[in-house]
Amino acid sequence: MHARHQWHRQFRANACRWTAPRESILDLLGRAKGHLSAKDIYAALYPSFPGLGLTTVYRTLELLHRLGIVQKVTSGDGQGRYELRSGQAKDHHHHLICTRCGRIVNYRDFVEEELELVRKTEEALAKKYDFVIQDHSIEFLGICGTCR
Amino acid sequence: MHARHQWHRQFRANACRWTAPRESILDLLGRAKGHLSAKDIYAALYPSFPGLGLTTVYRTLELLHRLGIVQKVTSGDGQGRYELRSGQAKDHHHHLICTRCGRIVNYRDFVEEELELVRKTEEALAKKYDFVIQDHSIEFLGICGTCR
DNA sequence: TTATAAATGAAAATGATTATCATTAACAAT
DNA sequence: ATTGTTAATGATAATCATTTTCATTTATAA
Repeated sequence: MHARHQWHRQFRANACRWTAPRESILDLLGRAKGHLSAKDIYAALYPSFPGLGLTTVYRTLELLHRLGIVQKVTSGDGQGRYELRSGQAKDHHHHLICTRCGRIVNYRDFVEEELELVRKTEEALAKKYDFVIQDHSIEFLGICGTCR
Repeated sequence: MHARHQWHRQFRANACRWTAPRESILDLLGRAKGHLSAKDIYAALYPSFPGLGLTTVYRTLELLHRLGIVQKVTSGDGQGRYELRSGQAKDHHHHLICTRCGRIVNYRDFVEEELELVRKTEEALAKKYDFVIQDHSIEFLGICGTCR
């Protein structure tokens, strides 16, 4: 599936240009199964795109995050990880994170049930604490089998 | 209320010593209303404890976290923040975080309702993904009134 | 009181991320 | 197709939180 046109359009609407680094980063995120860090992306793209700079990876990820195309996860070890956000409700999930190696597992168990609760909590909080709420995250932290 | 004896005992049980830096950091966390970063703590303690090193603050926080005395929150701006965990069920709460300034608000709305859901999710995940789950976090991310 | 291992603090090191700036390239208007 | 404007890039240096190192101090068990 190629959301490329969608992105291209969204970029134009925000006066952002469609460039080779951006395309290949989006392409990689689309192909990737899990969550990728900036360095993961840099390393994965290097063979086919040796000119790419790590700075550009960071900048692109920040742009994609700002445009809501990508979701950022920060718990775990000290580095941010990113995944494409599908927009499909069926793909809504939360995270199970290994605090030792940083591995992130997407889970979809009970998310249906969470939804209603999240919705009303979000509404109550926004009003009560004068926040514009942009996102929520539900995470379980622990140690994965490999790290034990 | 002085949980000092509790902590002292817990330290001894783990072959950790009861020292001046540790006592004053715990004391500060006990008095503090919100979440404190390592630098917050360092700065707050400096006047009465000029000898204290930032390194020790980090080390102490890590120890307290390892002993389960303190909870660590990492989203928001790039720095970790810590709060004493009370152990009282009534104090169970989640976080509303301003992604611009890092401010953390504790909320207790609907936590009761979350509890059951969290419990069964945790159990299912632990089994399904072979994780030893140590903690969970539910966060809402947004921009607070002051930052807008 | 003493021996020993843990804890400390100063300084340097690390690792992720961000700022700077000269150069390059996208693309709207011609 | 050409060009001018401006965003994007990449190399380098800077920043900022956190860790490591190591020589010195100190808590505490014996």
